[in-house]
Amino acid sequence: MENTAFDIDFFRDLNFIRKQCTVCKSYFWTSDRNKNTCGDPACESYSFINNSPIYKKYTLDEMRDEFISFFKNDELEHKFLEPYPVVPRWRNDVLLVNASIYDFQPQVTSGMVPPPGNPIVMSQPSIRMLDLDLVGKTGRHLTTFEMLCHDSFNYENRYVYWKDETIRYSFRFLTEKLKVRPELITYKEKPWFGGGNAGNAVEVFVMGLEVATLVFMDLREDDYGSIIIENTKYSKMPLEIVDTGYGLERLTWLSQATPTIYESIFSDAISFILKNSRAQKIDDKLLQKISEYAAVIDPYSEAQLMKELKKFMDKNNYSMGNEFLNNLKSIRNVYSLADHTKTLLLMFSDYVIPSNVKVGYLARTLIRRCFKFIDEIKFKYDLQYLLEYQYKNFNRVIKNFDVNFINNIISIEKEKYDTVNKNAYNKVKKYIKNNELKIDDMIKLYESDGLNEDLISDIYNDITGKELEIPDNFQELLISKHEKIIKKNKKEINYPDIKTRPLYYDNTKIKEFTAIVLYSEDKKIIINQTAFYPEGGGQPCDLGYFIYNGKRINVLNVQKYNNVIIHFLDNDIPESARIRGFIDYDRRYQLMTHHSATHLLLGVLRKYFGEHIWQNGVKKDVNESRLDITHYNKIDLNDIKNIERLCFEAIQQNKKIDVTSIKWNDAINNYGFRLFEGGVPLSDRIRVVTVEDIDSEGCGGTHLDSTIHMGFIKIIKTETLQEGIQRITFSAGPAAVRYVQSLYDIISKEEEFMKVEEDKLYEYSHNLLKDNIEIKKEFNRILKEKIENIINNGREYNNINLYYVNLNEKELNLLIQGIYKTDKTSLIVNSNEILMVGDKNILSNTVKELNKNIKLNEKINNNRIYSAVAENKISENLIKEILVNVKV
RNA sequence: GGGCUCAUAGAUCAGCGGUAGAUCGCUUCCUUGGCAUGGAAGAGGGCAGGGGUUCAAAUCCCCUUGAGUCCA
Repeated sequence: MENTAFDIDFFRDLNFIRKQCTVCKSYFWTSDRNKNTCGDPACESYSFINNSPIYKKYTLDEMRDEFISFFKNDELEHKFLEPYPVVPRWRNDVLLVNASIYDFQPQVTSGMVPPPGNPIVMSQPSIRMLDLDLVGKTGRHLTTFEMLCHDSFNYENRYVYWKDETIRYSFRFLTEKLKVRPELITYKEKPWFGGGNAGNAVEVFVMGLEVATLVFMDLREDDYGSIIIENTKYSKMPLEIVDTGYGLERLTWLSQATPTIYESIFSDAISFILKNSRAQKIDDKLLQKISEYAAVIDPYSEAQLMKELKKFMDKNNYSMGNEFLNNLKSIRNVYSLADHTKTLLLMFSDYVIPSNVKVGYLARTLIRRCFKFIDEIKFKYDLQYLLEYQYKNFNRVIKNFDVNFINNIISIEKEKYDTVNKNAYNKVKKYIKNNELKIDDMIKLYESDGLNEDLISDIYNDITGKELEIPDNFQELLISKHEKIIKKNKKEINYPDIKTRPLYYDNTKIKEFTAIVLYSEDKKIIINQTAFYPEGGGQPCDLGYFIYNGKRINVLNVQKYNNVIIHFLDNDIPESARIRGFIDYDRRYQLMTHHSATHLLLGVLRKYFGEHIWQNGVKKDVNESRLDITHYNKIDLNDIKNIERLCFEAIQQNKKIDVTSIKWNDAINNYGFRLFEGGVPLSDRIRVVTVEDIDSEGCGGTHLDSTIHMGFIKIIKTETLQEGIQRITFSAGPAAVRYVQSLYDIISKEEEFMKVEEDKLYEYSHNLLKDNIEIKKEFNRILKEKIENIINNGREYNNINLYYVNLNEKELNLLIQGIYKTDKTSLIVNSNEILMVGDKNILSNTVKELNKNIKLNEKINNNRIYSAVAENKISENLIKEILVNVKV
């Protein structure tokens, strides 16, 4: 046996042999002695279409049940888990769940939190947007798929199962349950790495179709590691994880053996859309060829696919005319619609709000594509209706269908989409010069105005009657414009790992305490216990002071680095000193009030607007606090009043605020992923703060005992932070009183100054401004009249108009502007200032002549205007004399 | 998180240093038995807000606010 990671009993028992692929040179395992290729479609293409290796046709639901029941059964005893949401609220490094292992990163994979079962089986809906524009074209690409998995987590003291069992189970599932003949199954060796981990893996192929990847993760990135893969150093990790991923849709396709994957999983939606639109199917034989060719062409190239297809069509008496091309385009649209709507349903199930950033942008991209497809195939119904139709097909996977939310979102998006298209014509026209549209301008239209290439080219054709040449590398040009992000290296601060006992949790009312200094360096100390709350969860740290040796030493800042709490001081305290600490309790009380008020407000907002309200960010401070929430509309004055009233009612009801510490998995089971709204702690227990009947959240902050102590909540300001995110600035308790008082001060001053009652203030100032505008207008009108009068009465000397005037700055400018219109060289004498406008030659000659007679201090001398100041007033007669002598 | 656009009459936009413009819509009148149409006249402007540069800023520069859009 050669050096291989897969020298396992299973392969020996079943007479599998290791061979090298004649095409790609990689190693694979097979029981078919005659097999020479690795199973990858790039090396051998599909052979299952119209020729299923599975004994019966499965639907998605049936295949999922078959898989789960196989692993759940008494013999294999995997714990079944419900799928996680597609929006991973338990982590903030990724936008969407991409694979089932995402559910367990990083808490479980790091070994900190035990898995919710071991081994486990589940089906995790996953969204991959990377190959979005291949959906519908290749016959196999999807934006959503369900990843079936059976995973095990092997600890140093607890072995569950590893390579042999995993491969054996996969083989047994395929052969016992789906009755696939053993010689059709190929295991291809392929090392796997990603997300900071790595390990050996095999891809499982059946007749050219990859149906699963079995990953044996036992390495983690480590700068000091000795194992090197692709220039990255790894070391063994204590936890060994079996991470499998079977494509539910792939397996279903394999069983139905339809020309494309879409017919096996979206057959109902496809026929519904076809029936109610102008889209046309194309011949099954051709669809099959497209899937087979596309499987081999890697990376995908439309040109190459069409070349191969043309060859086939020519040979078999098909005509690749316009009708065929149109039908091909329309059926691709139908497939994409079926696919995109399912993905959207999953996103909406988790209340993703379309926007211009992050996951919202992905949703918007899908929605806009859907609108475009619907237009192109003239689908009779709208997107909302199609979503509802699809929901009926997938209600076992889509947990939540909030009609109200979806209708609101889609109609807002439709409006925006229509506006973009409506304005597109003018935007494109603007950039067309001499019937040409430059590439740079096309890129600008795409990036700044959101117009896609097709739309630009259609409009170009409309305006110029010519075809627009879009370079093949247009998409590349777009990408190349973006710079690569440079990773910032965070400064690692190393403090000794000394745990400080937090006193602020045991008793939120503690104001003073004694402690021993365990570590001291450069005005920074670590102590054995503290009542100072370190900054965290959007709550600023406590301030106050220590008494050491009778001296007062102020606390400037308190920070937490992992488990270490550092106090920053304005003076040194030596190690092993006994000190007494005092916290600024007024400040702390206000912060606690704002922290509890934030939880209350969030709960009320959710009740008022709907379940799509999630916390997006938060910052508490002494005078005011702010809460950012996910919401698709602006919050108006009426909303503000209602929200304040609802908050006030809840405050008056004296709701208890409780804090409990719960194990990670229990917490998720009891409260769901809402817990992580305020951030995700990397620990095995979660501190849950509950405002009775209103809100439960994982939170490390300090809180009031009851809502009644908040007094009241006053919203100060609402604004759109970014699309889909609204910021609410508010205050509560003493700060709210101060805020209302400051408003009262402003109004009182206004009242006194304006000499009107407060209820007349608006009307009064409104009228004042209106009058002011009227007066300004009237003033300008009179001024213009005056200037016009002057211009009409100018006297001409030697072809130069002379205006001998006495005007202020504004009038003078109006006069100059008036003169420009007369197009006549003119000289203005305004007291001791001379201004000239007009013909350049006459101007310079006049200046020469002027300088001979008057001592002038030149101010401006440019192409348009000359200006100078004399020491004394210039007499009209002198000027007349000078002008007569000017050479013109 | 980063980049790029945009903000002028009720709507769509032009103007891009030198008195604020067009088209549609609106009001009134004429044409008609009435409407559509056609003709004439008219009303409607804090050029998003705040700084700066300039003799002069809707126009150039900076900041703020609001909107759109692309990418991660």
